Amino acid sequence: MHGADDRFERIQVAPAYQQVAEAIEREILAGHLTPGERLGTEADLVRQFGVNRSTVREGIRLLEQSGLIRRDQSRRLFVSLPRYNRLATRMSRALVLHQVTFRELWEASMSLETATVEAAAERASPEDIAELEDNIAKMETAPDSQAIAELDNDFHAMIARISRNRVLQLAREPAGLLFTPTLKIILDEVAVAGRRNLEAHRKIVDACRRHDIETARLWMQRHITDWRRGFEKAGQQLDDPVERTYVQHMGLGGAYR
Amino acid sequence: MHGADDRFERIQVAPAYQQVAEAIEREILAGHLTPGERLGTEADLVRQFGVNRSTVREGIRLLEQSGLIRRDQSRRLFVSLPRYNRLATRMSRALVLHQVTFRELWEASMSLETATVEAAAERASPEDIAELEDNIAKMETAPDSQAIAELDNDFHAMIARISRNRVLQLAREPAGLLFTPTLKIILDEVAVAGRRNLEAHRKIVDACRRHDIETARLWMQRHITDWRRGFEKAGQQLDDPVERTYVQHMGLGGAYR
DNA sequence: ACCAATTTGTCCGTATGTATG
DNA sequence: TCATACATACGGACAAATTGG
Repeated sequence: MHGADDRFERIQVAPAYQQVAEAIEREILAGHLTPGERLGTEADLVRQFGVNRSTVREGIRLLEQSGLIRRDQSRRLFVSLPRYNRLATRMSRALVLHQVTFRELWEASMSLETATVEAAAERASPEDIAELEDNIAKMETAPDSQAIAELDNDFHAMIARISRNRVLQLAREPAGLLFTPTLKIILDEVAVAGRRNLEAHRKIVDACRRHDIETARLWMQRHITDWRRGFEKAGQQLDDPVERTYVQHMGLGGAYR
Repeated sequence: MHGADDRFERIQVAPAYQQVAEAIEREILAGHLTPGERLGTEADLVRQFGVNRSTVREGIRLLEQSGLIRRDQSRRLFVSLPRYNRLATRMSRALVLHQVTFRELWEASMSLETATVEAAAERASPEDIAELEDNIAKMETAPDSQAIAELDNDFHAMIARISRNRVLQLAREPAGLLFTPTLKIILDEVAVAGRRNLEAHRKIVDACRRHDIETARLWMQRHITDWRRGFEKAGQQLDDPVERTYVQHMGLGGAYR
């Protein structure tokens, strides 16, 4: 015990490895280090920061994981733009760990995908349409439900890219990733699902070609509603949390590379 | 040069520290390690993996940054749920580094905030309404534009929480974070902005209380449109990329702690 | 195509500060 | 209060991979 009230807050000293990471991150965010630029060698950083190499390496791991720095094939460090699919993967995993339900997923996707397709319908170029048609052609001849589910995911990612809105693109990706495994199940269980899926994709591409925003949105809504119907027909419960098995299935690829 | 085409891909051997991180992450995602559970000590992990302490520590840093494990006040390791605001902060920074424009931000927010408020209007409880009104009361007596901007951010985050949809909640957060600094500028430059902002918040809360989804959406649309008008009146360009200064201003707090 | 220098990945041992019982 | 356990940090070392002459 002490006689008087505490006058001072305790001084927080961040560990050295965190300070290393923060210092480098500040330089990147301030624009003094730009993506593509080489960071020094570990020995350089040891000299500049005046700490041990192990400490520098621990700091580097933090930044490496966050995607702000990477190593090229020669393992040298360079500044990098965090990649969307990495961020999206992390978010998907977080959503699973938080046990979000399929209903939440569906509700959010209904908004995100319709907003995305509206922007895409407005801005789609002939080249964009050609890519979408190529995706549809591949889906028509896809060998199995797994391939179809992956092509469906690609389709929606393309729409997002065509929207020319990277905020929407990033926002829809996590939910999109979690849909793919369920679509495979639906395709296996519900006979008409594949046909309806393809029809919706065709109508969406048609609408995008004509820059018909209303129709594009309408068919996207139907498309997302179809998913829900198929999900329930396949015997799944909308209020169940997204299962861990889905994210395991996604694997760890790209998470640390 | 070699005489024949390469027949084999080069064998990739992931560094030991990555393998450590992946192994622990797999256990977490598989549910064998659950949030709150203690991880062993570093010495334990050294024994189990058969690698050096330094190697284990580097692996731990990767997971620590991703939010899957944390340390308590005694610095012991335990499994943790990745926190939304950490993920959102990372995404905001990525958006800034990718130089997204305010137009992208605005367009995405128009969809995300309206979808969120619709769900919130449907599900708001009396307690939720009380919280929102408390936020409005604080905003009425806020001392400066900085405080108002932060309260505005809180308001939208509350709406997202009330929506009971964590996918939407996570999706809207990154864009929301980037709005706050601009709102301060708008409040400083445009006289009517503060009044219109408050009015919109009041109408939104009223609509939520009555579970009037249509009106809630309408006023959210006006609210977001107002931001755009104010932004342009304040002399800002909608097609400019979000500036680094905004994210610097956000600081690094929470990124590593 | 070979060689020397550089750099990373990994390991070992040790010292120090702090939290816990 | 004291002892123990543990994380942080340091210094030094060596092998493998990569670079650049």
